[in-house]
Amino acid sequence: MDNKRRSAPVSLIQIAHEAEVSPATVSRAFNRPTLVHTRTLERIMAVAERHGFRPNRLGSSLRSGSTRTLGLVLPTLSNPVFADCFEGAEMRARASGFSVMMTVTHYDPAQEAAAVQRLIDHQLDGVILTVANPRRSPVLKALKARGVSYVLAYNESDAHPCSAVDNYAAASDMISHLARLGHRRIAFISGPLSMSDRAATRLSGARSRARTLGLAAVKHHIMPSHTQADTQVLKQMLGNPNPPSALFCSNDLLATTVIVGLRDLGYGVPQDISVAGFDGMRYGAVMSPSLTTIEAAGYEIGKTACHLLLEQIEHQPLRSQQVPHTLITGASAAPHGTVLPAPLTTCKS
Amino acid sequence: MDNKRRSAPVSLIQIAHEAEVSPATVSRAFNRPTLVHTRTLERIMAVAERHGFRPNRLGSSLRSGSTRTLGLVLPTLSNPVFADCFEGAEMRARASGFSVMMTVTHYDPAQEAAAVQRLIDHQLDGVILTVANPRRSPVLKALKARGVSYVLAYNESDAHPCSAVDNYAAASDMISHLARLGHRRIAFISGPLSMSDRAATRLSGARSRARTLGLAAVKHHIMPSHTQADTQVLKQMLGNPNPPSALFCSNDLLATTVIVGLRDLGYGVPQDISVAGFDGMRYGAVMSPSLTTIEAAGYEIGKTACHLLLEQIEHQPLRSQQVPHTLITGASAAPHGTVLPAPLTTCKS
DNA sequence: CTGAAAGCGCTAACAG
DNA sequence: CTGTTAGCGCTTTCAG
Repeated sequence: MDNKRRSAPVSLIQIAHEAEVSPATVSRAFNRPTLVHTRTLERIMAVAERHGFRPNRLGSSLRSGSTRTLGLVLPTLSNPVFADCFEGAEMRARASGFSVMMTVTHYDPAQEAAAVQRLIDHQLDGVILTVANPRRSPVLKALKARGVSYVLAYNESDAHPCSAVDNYAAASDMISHLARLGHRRIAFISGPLSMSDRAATRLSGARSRARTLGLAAVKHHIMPSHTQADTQVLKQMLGNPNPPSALFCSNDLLATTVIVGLRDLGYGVPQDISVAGFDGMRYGAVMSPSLTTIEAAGYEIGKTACHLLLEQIEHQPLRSQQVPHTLITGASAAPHGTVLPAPLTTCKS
Repeated sequence: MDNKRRSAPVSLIQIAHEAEVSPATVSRAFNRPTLVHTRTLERIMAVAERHGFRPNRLGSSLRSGSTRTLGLVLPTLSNPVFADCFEGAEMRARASGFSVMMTVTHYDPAQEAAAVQRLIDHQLDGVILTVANPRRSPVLKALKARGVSYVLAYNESDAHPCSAVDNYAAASDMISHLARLGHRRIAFISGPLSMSDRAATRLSGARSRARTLGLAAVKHHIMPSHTQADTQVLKQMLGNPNPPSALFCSNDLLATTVIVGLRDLGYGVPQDISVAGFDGMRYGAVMSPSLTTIEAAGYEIGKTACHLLLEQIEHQPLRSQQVPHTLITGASAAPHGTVLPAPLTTCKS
């Protein structure tokens, strides 16, 4: 019995009137139906249904002080790991009756600030966010000042609740893997570290492990963007006296474009140079060569972050949770068998 | 001068008090500052800043009847074209001061209905959605009954405002391309058509063009999911007397998994069998073989849909807008040179 | 240019 | 189990 006609919006008061009860009782009927006598409940629901009535959440939010809506602030959805993160978080939120307001920042702290301000204005009950760097982030201060619950996703921090992988350990694992393949000269590639503390931590982990294993010091090459390789930077890197035999990229999206860039320059991957990524985005497996990477399940990170946030909202103690990572052995990183990398024709014509 | 201390939330009334003006004037100061004397404005803003005051949107939304928030309902963000669509829509929304509440349905009409109900309850000003099928969709009826503005994204319809590509024409273009490569036996692969009218339209376009060109009738093979190929279905298809030499998949994600599935079965792409997709997701270009597909820019679709929706909200007349498509010639579809497809060793060991 | 008053739709005390 | 009362924070007439 859905009424098709564009009916004027009905209010709870009118339902109360028509069902011959007080507004409070109608409110109870919808929020804590067990407190209402069955016969009364049926009467109210019948009237409500007839009018297609549903409580206006603005009214209830204003009065109760809770919107039952969470905010999600991520760098970009172009990176599929963040898209997965959304799905994990939204699924968890929905399971508890929460909705999600979402926005992207393109790794820009100014946009982070604007985004969080917008979410605060909407009186959201909590926020999940990935920031460029949680240390003295004005954004987190603002959230705290307002008393809005929040959980970091992807960022690691001991000062704030967060859900992330152990970036340091994961990067170390990758270096060990590359070393096992015989690589002794490994370079790290990322965007500007000021835009991503994850990249910075991964670099530290890589350097430390390289030192431990007695490899050459890991050089850091910086691309203008975190998601797109710059051919000039690659060219210059490979023109150096002792070029690396393996490249460890701070994320899979970047690794993918690095591989394309290398091919354009005439280097075959992995025969001339090995490439590894970080994130475990699903396309890595279907690429050719398949990507050697660290799997850090975005869905899990999002789901966990949301779970931690909901705990906070229910006034349970703040806590963080680490999400496990796995090394994915693909074909983009091969044993350092042959000679030094040099421009050659690539395999595919 | 941000105040770090967890200050009790300040209301407009308190600001009014402290600035020695009426609440109405503070409201004007924030909403139509030109109506307020400069000196008064300064005084108000000074007080507001000192307290870190920002108007509570719940109050204003309740009173004004507008939340300045849009809903976005998409099948899944795993498909990068939908992720792009979000970015396009959110960018456009933000440019007009709107926020976006987002949810995914996994192609399930029941979830579509629940999602839209949730958004209606939140009193959103409008909704952008992709539904399984807009014809007699109860979801669109509900929106209309409530007087909530909406625009379809990806779905084509003459009964509803929408932003989409011309799926029929685009699919026809792909068939022409495959025919030009010498293929005369082409199969169409998709998930259940009841979950996606786009797939249905693409199939019609493909069949029609095949007929026009005198090719063999296009057979339709149905996978359980729109995003994941089933090896059994592929095996059975290729076991038939006259197997196809080219497969046209209803989307790129599916095409990708079809290629993987074919490889697992021992068929090389494109040497044994050609594969084409639809969507133009960015990973298609970096895959190997690169994907032959129809580019239908998700970002544009999202941006346009949002633009149309905002027009509606400003009471301009409803309208739809088609987004152009382009054929991307990749390496996954090759000339139908050699013999019939048969299990062989693939190129890569 | 500014103020007073009313109320958007709902829920939380508190009574009964 | 149900009703009464008050008001969440804001905007919007309508007067001045």
